[in-house]
Amino acid sequence: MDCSCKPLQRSFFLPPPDEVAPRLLGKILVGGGGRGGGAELRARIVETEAYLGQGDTAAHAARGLTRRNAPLFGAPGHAYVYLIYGMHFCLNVSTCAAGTAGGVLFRAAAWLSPEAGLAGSLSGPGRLCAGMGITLEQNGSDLTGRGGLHLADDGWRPPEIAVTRRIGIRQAAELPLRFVIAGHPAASGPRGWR
DNA sequence: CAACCGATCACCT
DNA sequence: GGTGATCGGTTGC
Repeated sequence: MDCSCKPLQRSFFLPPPDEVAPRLLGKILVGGGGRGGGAELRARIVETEAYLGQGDTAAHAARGLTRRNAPLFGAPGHAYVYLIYGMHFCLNVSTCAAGTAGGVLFRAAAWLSPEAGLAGSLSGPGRLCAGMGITLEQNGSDLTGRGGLHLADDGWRPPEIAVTRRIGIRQAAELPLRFVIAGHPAASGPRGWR
């Protein structure tokens, strides 16, 4: 394609989540079509949330390392996918150096290219994963690669970024760790939080 | 080993 | 605005 897109390198994901999360806005999420299979899916990230490690009781990593949340403690730039409420998948990318937990949840994206409308919206973590075909299969995979699921930068920058509380959590709900491209129609959450 | 609950969404009232 | 669907991880017995 016309890819002036560069994959994000590992150093991009080294800072803490609250620093990486806003920087991910406007970047491109590229979904592998699957082995030998479908077209490459591309969407621009419009909404993210930061989940810290120790001290952030809303984070899966808050209670220490487990088999499930291991990717959050691993090397930066890797996928952490989990199943929520038995039906929805959520995609995170790990940040911070190996040994330190941190992650950024992808909450919403906007289709680039022809998939728009056909596969439904990508507004909301569950729909984002459904639309991009993300399942537990991608859990732990390296998002800085060029093949399969990865992240890229085409130089586009969001005009304005809004910061709010995180959505859908009870613990530590007051922290301003949700980042959204201001006024973007593909953002999720309550009106007035865009 | 069993019970509980969650970083959600769609549909109902 | 409220709740059911549905299941893996964590916790407690």
